[in-house]
Amino acid sequence: MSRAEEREEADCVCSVGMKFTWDINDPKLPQDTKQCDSFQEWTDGYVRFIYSGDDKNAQRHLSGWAMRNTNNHNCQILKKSCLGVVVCSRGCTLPDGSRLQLRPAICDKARQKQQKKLCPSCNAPLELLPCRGHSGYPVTNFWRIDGKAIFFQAKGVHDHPRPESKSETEARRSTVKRRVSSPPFTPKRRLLEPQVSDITSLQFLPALLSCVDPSERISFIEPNFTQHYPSFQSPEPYYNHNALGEAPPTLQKPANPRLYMGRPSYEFQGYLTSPSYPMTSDFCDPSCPSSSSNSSSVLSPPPPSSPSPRLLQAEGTAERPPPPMRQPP
DNA sequence: GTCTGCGGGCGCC
DNA sequence: GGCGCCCGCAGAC
Repeated sequence: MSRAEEREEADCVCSVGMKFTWDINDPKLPQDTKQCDSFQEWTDGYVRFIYSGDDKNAQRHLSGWAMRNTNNHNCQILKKSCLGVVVCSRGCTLPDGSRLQLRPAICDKARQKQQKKLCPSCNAPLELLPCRGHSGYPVTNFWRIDGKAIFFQAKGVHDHPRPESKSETEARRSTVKRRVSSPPFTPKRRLLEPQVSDITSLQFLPALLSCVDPSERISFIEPNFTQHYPSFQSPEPYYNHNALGEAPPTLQKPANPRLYMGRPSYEFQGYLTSPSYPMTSDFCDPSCPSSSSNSSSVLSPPPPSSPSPRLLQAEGTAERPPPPMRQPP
């Protein structure tokens, strides 16, 4: 058995979807799925999941990544492609040492509007860092409802930092909206007495505050702050490729020689070591494939012995021509 | 205003 | 034909 096969077999233990051999395009999908995977918000790599048809998140085709609908001319399969992440074009560092990583707006108009804004930290223009994790193209997610199960398949490894999750974006929006619509209160008292129950969350406040306009920051600190931002209570590592996914097949056998070139203008290490996404040792536990309600158990950094494609790029081992450059809008 | 899903259409391979 | 992508539309929030 080859190493790739051994690894794939080991990975298969981690999710119900990976226990079966299927592809989203298969005419017939596995039917005898007694078990289902718990919903994974931050899927990454070439992974498959089978969710319960009752799973609300799966029904809504949710993802932590900013995924936009892509027409694949197949009404049976919903296809979504990753928009990447919005970062500061200057790559500045926020007061807490982290980097600005905003969630790109899904709507094209809203995204263009978003990109016209300036970095709240250094006033440099914001820049959309596109995803090119799937053979030079954006990572794609496929959703398909079949029987009582919802089949999910992801293709590609995100080659950019995680954006703010959807729930975080919505929470921030609602907070801002609430402040605008509600009567004024005593901002000084709020700032001085944040009343955050989990004091460890305070370390993320500078980064969060810098993501909003100064005029919006006052209301950002709330007593229920950690409820709005659960992921900040248990920060997950950004870099967790292939915790349970297959090894990207195109890495061993690139379909396109233009692929897998790192972005020279970005220092990945800065993202990898960002305090917002500290590395953990919370690897996938093969003994509990689908019982975990915490997605971070699946989204773990790869073991040191198996550097990910991105790390290989960062180490300069990828001697590949640059990916196809897309025309700016 | 924004998100989401859908579908037409185009270009590339 | 498959795929990626752009665009517009409609419904929902």
